[in-house]
Amino acid sequence: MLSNTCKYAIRALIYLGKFSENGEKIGIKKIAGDLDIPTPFLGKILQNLVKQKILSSTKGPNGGFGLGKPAEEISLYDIVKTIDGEDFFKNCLISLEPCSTNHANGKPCAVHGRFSEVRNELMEFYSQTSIAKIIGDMKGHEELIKL
Amino acid sequence: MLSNTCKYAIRALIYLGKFSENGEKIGIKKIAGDLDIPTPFLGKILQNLVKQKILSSTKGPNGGFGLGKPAEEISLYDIVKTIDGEDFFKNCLISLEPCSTNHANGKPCAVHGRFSEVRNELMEFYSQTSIAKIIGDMKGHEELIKL
DNA sequence: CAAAAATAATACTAAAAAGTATTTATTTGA
DNA sequence: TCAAATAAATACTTTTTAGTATTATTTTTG
Repeated sequence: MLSNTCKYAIRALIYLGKFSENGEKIGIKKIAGDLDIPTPFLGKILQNLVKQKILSSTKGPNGGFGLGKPAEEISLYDIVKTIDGEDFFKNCLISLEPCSTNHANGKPCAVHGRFSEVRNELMEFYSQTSIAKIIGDMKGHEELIKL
Repeated sequence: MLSNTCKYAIRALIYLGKFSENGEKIGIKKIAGDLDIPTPFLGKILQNLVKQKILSSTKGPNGGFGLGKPAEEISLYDIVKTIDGEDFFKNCLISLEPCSTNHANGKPCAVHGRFSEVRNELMEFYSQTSIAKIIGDMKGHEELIKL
């Protein structure tokens, strides 16, 4: 499962993709208030995303946060990789150590084969799902969908 | 991702399914040593599984742990549910609160629809994969597979 | 029946994740 | 140019997860 930090990040990115039109910034208090996330905690998270160029930010009056690149180019995979690390996708299901696919370097675990199909679908889901697609899904059902 | 506790539990169950023939018990020191898990920590975990009747145990000399039911009847789903809780499967991907499927009671989140397919496959995987099947997969490749 | 071998139970410590508080730096606009 | 508004940085606290240590209980066997 995703960490709280990561969930907050994804929701903030969807929010920004949806409400920050052409480069205009939204202040962290508004974002945190609307999404019901502790403000300073969200601050820390977004600062991290700014460093990774996924977000951009400006200080001072009328400052705030906005997407750092087109919403089409931000996938859930990018976000999870940045926050929870690539291990989230690569870790072995039942062991603390990584699990190799082939027997040459290291052994796979006992469920490696069975799990790999689902893992591939997961990877597919995370890398194919962009902020833009998510926002597209919401079009027309805004008030029916939880943010 | 599964908790360490849960990973340890799964590996111990595979181990017991594989090495404890017809009801004979294996001591916790041997299990923990072979699987490289801290002994007292594994003890706590296995005691929990005994309470849930997934394992059985006997004290005293020649005592130890063994499966509490046929390996065919123990699925990964059962184990994860017992250790990490059913929330592991039901939780919303991007929110801390649960996420309803229909709009009648509560709103689904913005990725609910897209994620539900993968989630179903995950559920399928966890509930269809039994300890018996995993052991079956290992047959003939024991020394090539990590436990 | 006593001693030894094992699990069971309980209480404690350490590390990581989540969250809070405070201070600093930057930008804008009056 | 100064004050206000904002993000950035840093340090701290709380909660949860992971792991350790100790003691009690049960069972077998000499």
